[in-house]
Amino acid sequence: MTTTQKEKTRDRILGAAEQVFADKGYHDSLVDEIAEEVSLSKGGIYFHFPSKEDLFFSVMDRLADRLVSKAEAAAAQETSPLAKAEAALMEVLLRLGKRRRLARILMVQGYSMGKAFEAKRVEIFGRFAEIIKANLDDAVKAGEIRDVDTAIAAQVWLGAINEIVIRWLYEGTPQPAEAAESLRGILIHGLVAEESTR
Amino acid sequence: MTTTQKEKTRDRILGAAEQVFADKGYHDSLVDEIAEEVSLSKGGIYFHFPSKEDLFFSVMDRLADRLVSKAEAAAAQETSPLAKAEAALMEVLLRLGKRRRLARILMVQGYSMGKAFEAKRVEIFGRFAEIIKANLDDAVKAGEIRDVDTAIAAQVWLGAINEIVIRWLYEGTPQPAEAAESLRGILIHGLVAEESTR
DNA sequence: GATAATCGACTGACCAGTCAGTCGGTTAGG
DNA sequence: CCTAACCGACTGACTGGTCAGTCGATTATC
Repeated sequence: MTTTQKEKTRDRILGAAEQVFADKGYHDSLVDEIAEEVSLSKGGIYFHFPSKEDLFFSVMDRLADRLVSKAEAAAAQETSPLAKAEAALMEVLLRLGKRRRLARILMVQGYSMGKAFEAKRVEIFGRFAEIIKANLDDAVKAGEIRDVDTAIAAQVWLGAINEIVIRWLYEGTPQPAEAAESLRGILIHGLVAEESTR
Repeated sequence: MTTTQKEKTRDRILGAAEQVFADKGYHDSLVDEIAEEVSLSKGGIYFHFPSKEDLFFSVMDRLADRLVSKAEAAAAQETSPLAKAEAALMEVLLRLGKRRRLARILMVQGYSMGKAFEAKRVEIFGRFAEIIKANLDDAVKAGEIRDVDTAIAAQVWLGAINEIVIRWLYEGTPQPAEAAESLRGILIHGLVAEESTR
């Protein structure tokens, strides 16, 4: 309804760009290829986006937004703070594991594009970390988990997800959903044997 | 002694390349810049290395080798398997935290160079993961830690280190050495409150 | 004097971004 | 209604700059 033709085209471009960037990475993707994919000319792309870099960032934003809302939806199903955090963790692993493109763009591609990308990476991962931290803080308040440095714990979670997804992308195994159970156990319960002190 | 002049030059090139790559990333580093840094011409570089890509990989290999031997040395100081693993973890965090260049090249730069880099990334991180896993396996055998999936646990460790180092590189905080204590606690003991069951 | 190492001008491919021009609509004036 | 003026989306040929890699000439080294 309120989606004008222009917005539709913009969206089609974003979709095509997502596909091409996921396939070949930022540097190896040509604006001409993306144009071909949408059946537009290069000029047409530049009518909608000021630069290739801007287009790439728009793709990232779009993916991050979607992932966050899915995770939030999963968390909303639970009541206890720790259960919310766990649900979101599992949801993210599941979705990243299902959608290679999403995973490639968000976790891998675009690195080393220089300062501009670094800022974007920090922004998006920072946003994820914030969300995790907020949930862990709740769990601490509720006494469900120890009073650890939740900022670092959030980074551990993020880093673990990132690593498992990247390994899966490159080697094809283990599938994130399969690793999820072990991952949860390790993150929540740690490694020490039960009877261990200290 | 057995180091010929040729090997010395090769090494100087690697050192200069390390610096330039760490500074600007793969794509933004020019072979001419590296040449300037070593006071050689571009042709001189190409006498020692077949391509820019090969040069970059050689830099990565060199850094990874050094990091591994430092970690092994730290582990050798300890006797119990878990203590060895912990010592290596701390050593790696410490060294990465001290040497930005090392951290930038090993953890960040070079991404999105396409398939060739991806293979290298897998190779190097896989090598790290193997080492961690072997130590955790020992710790399991010794009964020091639970019988978890050590391959995934190794990835969690790696991912956590990676994330903390990247964040530090981009935001300057927290310094890895400062985060190390919290990180160790979270990885070893998990998050659940002590009295929690299962 | 032969071989190894190094120089540096040059080439050729590459590609992001530009812009004058096209064309199918849409509005305005008569 | 009709048509002239305008608009905004899109085209595609073109440019300007960039750089990895080459190669014949030149200078150590043995």
